[in-house]
Amino acid sequence: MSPRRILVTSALPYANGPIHIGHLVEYIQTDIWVRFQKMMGNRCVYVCADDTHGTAIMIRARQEGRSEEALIAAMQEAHERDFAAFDIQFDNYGSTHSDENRQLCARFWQALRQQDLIVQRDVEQLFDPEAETFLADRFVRGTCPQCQATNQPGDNCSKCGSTYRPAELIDPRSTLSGAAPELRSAPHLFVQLEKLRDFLADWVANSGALQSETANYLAGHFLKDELRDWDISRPAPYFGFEIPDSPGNYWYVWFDAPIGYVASTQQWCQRNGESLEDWWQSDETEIHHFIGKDITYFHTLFWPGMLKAMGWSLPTKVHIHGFLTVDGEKMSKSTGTLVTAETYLQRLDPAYLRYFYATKLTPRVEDMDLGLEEFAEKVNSDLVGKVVNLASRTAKFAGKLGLSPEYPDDGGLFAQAAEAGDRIAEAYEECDYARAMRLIMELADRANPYVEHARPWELRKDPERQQELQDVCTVALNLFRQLAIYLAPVLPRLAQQCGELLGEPITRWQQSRTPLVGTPVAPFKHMLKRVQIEDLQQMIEDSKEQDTPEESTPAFADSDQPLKDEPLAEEITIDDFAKVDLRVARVVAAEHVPEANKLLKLTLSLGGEERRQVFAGIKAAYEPEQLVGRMVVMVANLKPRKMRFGLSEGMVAAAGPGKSEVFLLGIDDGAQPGQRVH
RNA sequence: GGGCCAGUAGCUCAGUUGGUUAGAGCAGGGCACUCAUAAUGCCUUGGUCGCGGGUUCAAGUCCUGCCUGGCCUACCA
Repeated sequence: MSPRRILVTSALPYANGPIHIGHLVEYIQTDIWVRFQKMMGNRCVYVCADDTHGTAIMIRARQEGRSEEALIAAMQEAHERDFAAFDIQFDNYGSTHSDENRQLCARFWQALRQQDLIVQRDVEQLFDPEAETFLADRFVRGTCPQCQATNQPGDNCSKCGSTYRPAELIDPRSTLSGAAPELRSAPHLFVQLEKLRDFLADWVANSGALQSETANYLAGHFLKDELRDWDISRPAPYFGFEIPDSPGNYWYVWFDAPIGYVASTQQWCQRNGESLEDWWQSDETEIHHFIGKDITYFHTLFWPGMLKAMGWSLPTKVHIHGFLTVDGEKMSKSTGTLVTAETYLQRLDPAYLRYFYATKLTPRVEDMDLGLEEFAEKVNSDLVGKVVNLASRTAKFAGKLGLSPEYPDDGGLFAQAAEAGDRIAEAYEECDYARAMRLIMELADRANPYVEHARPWELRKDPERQQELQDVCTVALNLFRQLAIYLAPVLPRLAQQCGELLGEPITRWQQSRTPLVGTPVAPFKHMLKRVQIEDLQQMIEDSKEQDTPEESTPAFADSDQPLKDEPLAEEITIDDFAKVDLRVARVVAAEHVPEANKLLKLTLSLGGEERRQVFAGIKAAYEPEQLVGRMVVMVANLKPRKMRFGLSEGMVAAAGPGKSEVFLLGIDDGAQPGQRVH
């Protein structure tokens, strides 16, 4: 069979944050598949890129006081570093902010124009006059027009569940500046997807590119009704590519992101003297996308539509996976389960995660749970106890002797395992890594009893039986090598170590068919440490601390100094306390007071139109910019006091001795401006 | 509300086109071994296969109703 030509992609990580263990499900899943294909002798190219455009990047760059280019460059470096650390091996890792991508976007655009798929329409959208930008739904909050709940997001109400457009919100506020947004109209460009309905419906149902559940889902949700036009442009300012024939408008980030797959391929082609046509316009090439279920419709409707308009190859298969949970819960910062790649690597070996994910991954769109105990058990029993143990219990006996010149009788173990290679390969091919791992562990379960019964530790004491000893080690080490070959897509480092131990690198699946004989055996080196459950727990703790970097109180050995400095006040009744009306407030504006040494002028919102101007003595501890948008607790019924700089209509609650050591009271997520503190 | 998927030993799961006393790994118990990263081997305790009907000579496996959980999505595919 001639080698297949396969192009593989993973979804492009957004340049707005670091890689975490949830992202890694996909990159590990894809990398395993790619490594497997390469071992099978297929031509397989794995491309990816950073997804760099959009409002979120623009805003963040602005907040951090640097250019978008500087932000995405730093993020890309971090992403690539994390991927490399997890042995995720791209053939090319590009960026959507590249010349190649800009040019390809123009080509796709031209094709869509030529097919008469683009139409222009005015869209009314909220505009932040202070930040001078149009606001995506999630950057607007206000009062729900249905139930009057305050501080609701721009698209739907979390209280009553009703949906609306951001412009319908009562008293909308920009979360960027706190300013009241204005409704502005601007022309937008749309792709008329409905014109491609026949093609899409057929592709979804009959191409074989989609799992059946996904095909059903699309048929039921999107293809049931008329396909809505896809708003594909954004007016300036926007970080992205300006549309050549529509000055002042930019391609929406989801237009140029999938084209980034092509741009990344092109970079690879240029470097390797290949032609892009061979990879994107050839029936000889398979195209496999690996994505998460959250971006299903971009890859199963819009993207095939775009490719169709270009007349290019359609995806051979879109592999969709579910989300990651940790100990049965959604990942979250507060519980420390949102673990970044970096935090993981401080304590744990990437091989653990690769193997654990492999034992859990199936071709279905199912969520996957990472149970901490299960994680440790699987890694320790399977990899250390069964697989690596085979080598570590025999390699040093074989060190002096090397492997036997001919492969000895092993009761058929090697032949059986060689035969199992086909079934294991099939499981990898189908992305059923869970099955592949089970099959491999079955082999490992047969190998250890062999060693047990052969008793090499007794043989080595008898000079007459050195030949037998060598034979036993030859069998054990060859069985180990077979396992290392089968696990190589998942555990490339183990494969490499095995290659070093036995003097022949592992590169091809076929190597599992023939035992190694007559070669020297290198001194055994530790291959994989056991996982300590404490390391996992510590990793979770580390992830929590990232959330509140100031708080590092491992033993809670707090000083008694603050109480000495300011002893407790005399007892009061609850009625006394009730006189103080503490309220949650949002800082909607903050500015320096030029004449004042210690004061900042804050504008606090109590929800609705209620605003208070408060002067707070926190200048040395806080910059005005970092306060805007955050929640504070204020004394709302304090008698207003006239100050030199104006009227102060309350007090912001804060702790600390003063100067730069002032700490504002915050409040947990969910609280709303105007709520009283009881 | 609708759709999809799942519900098999304490835990994670296998169970092929329905066919003899339902399996594995881990965990638990006992014994053995000491080469190995408190690793390994042997033996062993655990299951009314979510519940109730039905089809069949025969159902964990097919049909149906219900219950529970997860995901998706909303006023009905």
